[in-house]
Amino acid sequence: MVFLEILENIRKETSKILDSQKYDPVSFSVESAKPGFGDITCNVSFLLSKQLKKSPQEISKEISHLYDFDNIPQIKNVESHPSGYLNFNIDYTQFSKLVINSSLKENYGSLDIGHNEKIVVEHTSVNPNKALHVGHIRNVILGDIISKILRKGNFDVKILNYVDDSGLQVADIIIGFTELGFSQEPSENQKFDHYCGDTVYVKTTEKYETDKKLEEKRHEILKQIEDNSSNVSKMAQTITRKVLNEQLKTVWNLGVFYDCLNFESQIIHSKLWEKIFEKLKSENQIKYEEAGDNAGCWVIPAEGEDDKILVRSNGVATYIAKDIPYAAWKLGLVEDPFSYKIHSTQKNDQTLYETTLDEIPDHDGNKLNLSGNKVITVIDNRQIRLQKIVSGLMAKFKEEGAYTHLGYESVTLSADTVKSLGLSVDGESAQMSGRKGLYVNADTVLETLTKRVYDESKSRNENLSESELQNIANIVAVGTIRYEMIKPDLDKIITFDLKNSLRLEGDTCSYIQYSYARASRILEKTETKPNFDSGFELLSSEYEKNLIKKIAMFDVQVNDSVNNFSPKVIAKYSYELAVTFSSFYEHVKVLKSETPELLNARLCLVVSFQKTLKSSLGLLGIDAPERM
RNA sequence: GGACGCGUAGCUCAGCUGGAUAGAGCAUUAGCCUUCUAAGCUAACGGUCGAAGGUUCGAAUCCUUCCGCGUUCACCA
Repeated sequence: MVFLEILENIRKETSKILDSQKYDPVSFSVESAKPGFGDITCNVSFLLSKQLKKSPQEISKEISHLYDFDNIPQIKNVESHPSGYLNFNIDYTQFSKLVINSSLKENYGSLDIGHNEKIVVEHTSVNPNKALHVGHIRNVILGDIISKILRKGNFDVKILNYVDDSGLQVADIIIGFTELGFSQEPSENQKFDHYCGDTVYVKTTEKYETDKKLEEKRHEILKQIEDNSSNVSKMAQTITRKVLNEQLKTVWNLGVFYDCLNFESQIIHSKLWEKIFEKLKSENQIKYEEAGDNAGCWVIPAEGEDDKILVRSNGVATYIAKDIPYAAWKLGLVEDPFSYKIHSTQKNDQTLYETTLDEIPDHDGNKLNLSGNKVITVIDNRQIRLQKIVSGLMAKFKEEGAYTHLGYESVTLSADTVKSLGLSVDGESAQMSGRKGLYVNADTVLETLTKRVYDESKSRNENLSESELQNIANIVAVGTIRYEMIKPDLDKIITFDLKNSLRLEGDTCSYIQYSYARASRILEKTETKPNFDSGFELLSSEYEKNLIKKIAMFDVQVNDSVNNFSPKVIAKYSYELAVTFSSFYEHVKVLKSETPELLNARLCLVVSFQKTLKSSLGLLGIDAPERM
């Protein structure tokens, strides 16, 4: 802890003063100030104003004389601003050394917020009948980044991917294969998930328009899929797993990995639903309707809204009856019916497990305990109603907030991008649709971007080898996708535009990565090995102090990000850190420093910046290139 | 129609757990490469924070109403 600790110390000192003056306690804030108002600011005098019947200005003037900074050597003084604020100024001779040395540590910015509590994050959960498109990518990246951030806050994070292998969407492609005669082998070297989504799924649902009998067949097929002794079910298993494997390749390319895969078909066969249904009944969380529209149904009473039917009058459970047992399982509310076996080794060498109902011999994997005290489910906001019901129910079995739905707005396509797909639109943008073939595949975006970055990099660096160029292209392309997906607020719709997404200037990932590469070049070109065992009072220009302060702010941002489940905070911080460095870079010529001491101090600062930016980008799953 | 969300510069957005002068990027304009990589830097231009009320010493931020846009509201999954 660096900055957070200083803020905390000022808070304590301020409280002490209020105490000694016998003032009633007020909940004041101590936070980083905006430029021109000192370094740290406190609003306590505004809050005391009423109590003391004095103007904030008077109060801040009085209080400002009472501070004792013996215990906070990083603070030089405090000023009472005419507006009423208390503005604290940093003593950089102390501060710089603390910040630069702290930033060298491996765990710089790590905070113990979670106390190693286990938390389950579920994300991705894409139907295994098609390839991932840009909309899914928002979910995948969001889930991945929130997991990394929670780990930084000392949570023990387990990551799950729920595979809905028994829905109607799966029935649709099965119909394509069995009724419409689509080959189970894609043509040429097309990826199987692309083939199923782009061709089989789109063509089959298109056919429903003219062939109503075919559409009726879906439910028949669905029933067979759910009966795991049927041939259709076996075929569905084969196909969905093949699609899933391709989907996994896509996310691995984006640097996303999981601990375990959960299959919906297994949830259904596990009898988890029956158990949780009894639990719901015995605890009076649901009620049986004797009369009215819902006569004969079990319903969940929802406040302010219509009751949600859980079990139909014919005794068959509705869709939500799959979500509830899964949620309960994730929270460890029911006995775990699953064993665990190895699904595959992921691209990062991490083992990926999958649930199974088969009896399997003992090994490390089948003892996995994947339930958590807290659960975060990443699903887009169109499911908010359903998720509210689930989290409401879970709150009754566990404490409030145990089950969190991390929602986000959808990704739409810009009119230009829709046109480039050969389709037409009415407005400025259009919702993606798998059935209509109205989407841009994730693989396509990554390929296009990689090519774009490769060309850019090649034109700038004639002497780089092919593999270096490929590496840069990959790092920047993945980073760009990640950054663009995480930068906007969760409740803002992202309108994806193929052309616009290729931007590499301004507030983009490549700008941030570029600042890192520039720092690398400084360190590469000097003979001096930075010696950190020295004072840093020579770093006295505004550019240097701004950079030090920005580096120091890392823990504040991590804190904010963890506590609010807000990944964009880290994205914004990474950008600001890069901006601050770029300005420093332009104005302070490190390698032309006047004295060896100054050179050393500046080199240390550059190293400190690099380490911090690397950790910050690391939380976003973005690599920092040495050259680009 | 009900519920939820969004509305800030020409465009895309930050700021929203109330505070000082509402910030970035893009676009436009003007400067800066005999260079620690110009994927950059320094400026200029650009705002009735959708509208009206309210709470407050103080509102882009909280509350109410209205307007515009979006999502959602099956004994489908």
